[in-house]
Amino acid sequence: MGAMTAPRRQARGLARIEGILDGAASLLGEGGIEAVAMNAVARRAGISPGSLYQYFSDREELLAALARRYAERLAAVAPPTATDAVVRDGDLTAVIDAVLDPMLDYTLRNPESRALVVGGDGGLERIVEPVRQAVTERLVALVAARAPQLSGAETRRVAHMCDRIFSATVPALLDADDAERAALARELRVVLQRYLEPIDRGGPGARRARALTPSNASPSRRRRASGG
Amino acid sequence: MGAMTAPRRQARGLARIEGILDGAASLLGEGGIEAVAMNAVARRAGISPGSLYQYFSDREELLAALARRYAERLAAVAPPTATDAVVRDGDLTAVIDAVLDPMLDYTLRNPESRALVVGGDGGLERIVEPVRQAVTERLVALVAARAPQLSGAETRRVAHMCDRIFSATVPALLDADDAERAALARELRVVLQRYLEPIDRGGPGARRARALTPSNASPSRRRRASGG
DNA sequence: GTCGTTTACGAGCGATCACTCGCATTGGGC
DNA sequence: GCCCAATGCGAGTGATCGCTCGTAAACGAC
Repeated sequence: MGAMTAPRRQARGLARIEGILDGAASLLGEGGIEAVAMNAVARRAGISPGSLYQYFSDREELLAALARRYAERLAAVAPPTATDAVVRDGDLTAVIDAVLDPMLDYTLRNPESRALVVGGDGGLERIVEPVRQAVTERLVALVAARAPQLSGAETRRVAHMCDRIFSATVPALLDADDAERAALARELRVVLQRYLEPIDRGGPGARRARALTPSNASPSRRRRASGG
Repeated sequence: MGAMTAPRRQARGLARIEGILDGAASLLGEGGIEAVAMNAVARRAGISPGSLYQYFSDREELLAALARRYAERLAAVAPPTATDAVVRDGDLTAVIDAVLDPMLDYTLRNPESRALVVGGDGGLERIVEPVRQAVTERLVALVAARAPQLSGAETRRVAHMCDRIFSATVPALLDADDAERAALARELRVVLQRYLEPIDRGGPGARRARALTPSNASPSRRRRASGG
């Protein structure tokens, strides 16, 4: 690995990098990974194809940098960590909202989320790993804080499951119109709420059994007051 | 459109088609959609590249046929329909098992599931649609049978959610070793159970509150709303 | 048998795409 | 002002890949 010392970037170069990643991100959001062709990225960023390789040694590295930047920004907007007040003292609904709201907001504002969050097939899997890991690590810490009775493996499993559930709903959310999107987001909260409630705070009713008012539970609907 | 009448296939030709799809499926399972190159499929099937186009007009059609065959086989092994006894009379756990077991079995036996079930990005999305639709339609019927109190839109949403939760766990299941795989499958059941229990049979305790014994709740806590 | 259709071949065409190379320009440190 | 690294260009290269085409054998119906 003769990785020569990275060149000392000038301000201009750093700005270029951002521009390149911006172009790549928009292409990724518009046409999936296949649309992220090097020439297309260069054109979108307003530079020459050759200049791309001034900053990224190959396509893989560009995509990796794109995923890294996405993961960092996502982590930056999803504030609650295990030491936050909400996580320590809030009830489950509050914690779920505190985690989910910023993530949904960021995810839905960035069309490239479809490719970077769901990953799936197409060579994206390896690239998407940093994103998934960043999210999962945060969730592991959160689950550990709220459900300390779980073993390490169980904690990881629960966190992973939550991550998967979230990721799986992202494409549907991106495709839906505003009304359906809100309904889906609510449904996502219901899934997580019902899944986590029995293990939260060491078990059901450990503190106080909060009335769980599902959006679709009983025939006598209309009882829902708190939304997103 | 100028769709010329399909040629009258001889037995040999039909066998070839299966062989081609087998080759494509194995390639898809091994290296994702990028590995499903026409020349590679031909080599894997032991025929000439030109012969592929005797049966499929282009790559897209081959992939579509592959997805269609996968969806049909998946539907064939997942027996319970809305009219089945389990769905009519069984408790929720039994229904979940009856639906999930064959699907998991089929999915885990076929490595191409990773590409065909999760879909995601990479041009697979359009191709994967028949698979997703086939599964979702079945689930909609099932949810409608067990939760008739839901509106059409709610039913679809719940079914879609279940489908997504299932699909999202598939890659993790495929990657895991046997022990972790069993644990994940159990966790998947827990998620679905807790999600669906409040709406099953028209609501919680509508018939009789079934004891829910989660795999990861705190050891001494088995209490649940059994007083009904 | 005869004839038209189906099956089969495989070299090669055209297009795409990641990446290179030679060279010109700019900017910062001294 | 000098110098070297950083920045910038864009036509071109090699490889890959989907697909075609001319040809020929195998098959089925009569």
